[in-house]
Amino acid sequence: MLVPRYVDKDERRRQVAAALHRIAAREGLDNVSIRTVAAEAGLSAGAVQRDFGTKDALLHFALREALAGVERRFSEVRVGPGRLSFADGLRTALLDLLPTDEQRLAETRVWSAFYARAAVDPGFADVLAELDARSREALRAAVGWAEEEGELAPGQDLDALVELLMVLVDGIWLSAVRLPRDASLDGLRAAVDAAVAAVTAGGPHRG
Amino acid sequence: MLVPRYVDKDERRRQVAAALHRIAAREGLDNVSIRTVAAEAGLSAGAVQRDFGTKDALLHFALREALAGVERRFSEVRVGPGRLSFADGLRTALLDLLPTDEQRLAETRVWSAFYARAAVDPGFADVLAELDARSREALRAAVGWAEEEGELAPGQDLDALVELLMVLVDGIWLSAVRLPRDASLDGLRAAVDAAVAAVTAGGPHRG
DNA sequence: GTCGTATCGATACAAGTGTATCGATTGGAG
DNA sequence: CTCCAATCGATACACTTGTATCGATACGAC
Repeated sequence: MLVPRYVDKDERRRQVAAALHRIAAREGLDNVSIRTVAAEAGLSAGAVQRDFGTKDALLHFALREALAGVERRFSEVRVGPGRLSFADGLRTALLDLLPTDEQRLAETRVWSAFYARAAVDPGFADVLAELDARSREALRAAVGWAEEEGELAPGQDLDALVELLMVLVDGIWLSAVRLPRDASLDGLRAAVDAAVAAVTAGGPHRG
Repeated sequence: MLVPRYVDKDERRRQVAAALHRIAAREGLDNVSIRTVAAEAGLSAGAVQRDFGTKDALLHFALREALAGVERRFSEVRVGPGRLSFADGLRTALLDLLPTDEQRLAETRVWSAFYARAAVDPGFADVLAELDARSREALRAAVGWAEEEGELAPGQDLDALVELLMVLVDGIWLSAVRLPRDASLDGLRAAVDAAVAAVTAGGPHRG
């Protein structure tokens, strides 16, 4: 008897989150309101209000949706035996952060908005901390494998290297997101190459 | 006859900007309004309105004030003949980005808020682009000097190295700003050391 | 002293906000 | 078909926002 009626609620929640992402990317989180999001999603404000209850819940849902997108993208870069070398995988993953198309640029702007909010709202910081933890774990595995393969300069502190890579990830997209729309990304591409070279220099794979 | 009357307007503008910085650091740019800033500064809303005219002008002034603070801090790290080595200077500058006290943490949060806005508002992006240009120039000089001193691994692309350092700067403070208040900064310190080592490895100063 | 004016705090106003609540609608259960 | 509950769009409400404008005030010139 208590079956859902007409619409797929989860699907609509996802569409509302997508609408929020579009507004956040275009005008910033400041211009995200229940009404503007509803309009962007082609719904009535009441619908959004009913689906999420509170604006904070809406923002949290949208944040998790955005994070899921990032993790999906990142998980596609497989590094390991029989796959990409550590250097190539790292380069691919870092270059993949650059806003080379409209979609990617929008994503980056959304992150930027949420990160700023996380600096001030612990609820959002916690969600990002979970993402950090998972990223760190993945990087730790990749670095450990690279070490075994002899791709790293000997004597490196692996934990420190992981932290450095985390920093690089943040630095790259943050540097990219504030570039003028017509600016070249070549400088950042060069930086990625330099980073990969600096980190893997000295190993037998060098050159 | 047209002499200023009672108060030092420039001084008060700076105090208002400081009040804005406090609010932005504590609650984010969302909670910055002419009224809240005026209250934080101990002024009437009318005073702030008169001094800045529009809220956008107020924000731009506050952004430039914040940037001046950063540049003042950075310019204190002198690298060159008879001063710090490139490696030590770089390490000092990067470690100096970490929010080791309340004041520094507040500054970082303010940057974070303004950077998010710059991703969406070209007016703010332009101001940050000026800062980038000056930073790039300073880094270029330091890297050039390091090269002459043989502190760098041979055969490095200096322009790429400069871009990498720019990315590192952004990555470090962005990684730091979203850590829980009681979190240790040791991981980031280790990342800084790893970065300095990776960038300067191979030179005669090594070890 | 008196005058003139720059500056003061306060108020007015239209717009937009989050949220609570409404009666109408609608489609499945019986 | 009839009923009923879930869902709909719309409205109400109390706030906050940016900005324009006000008469009062208080100092400098004379």
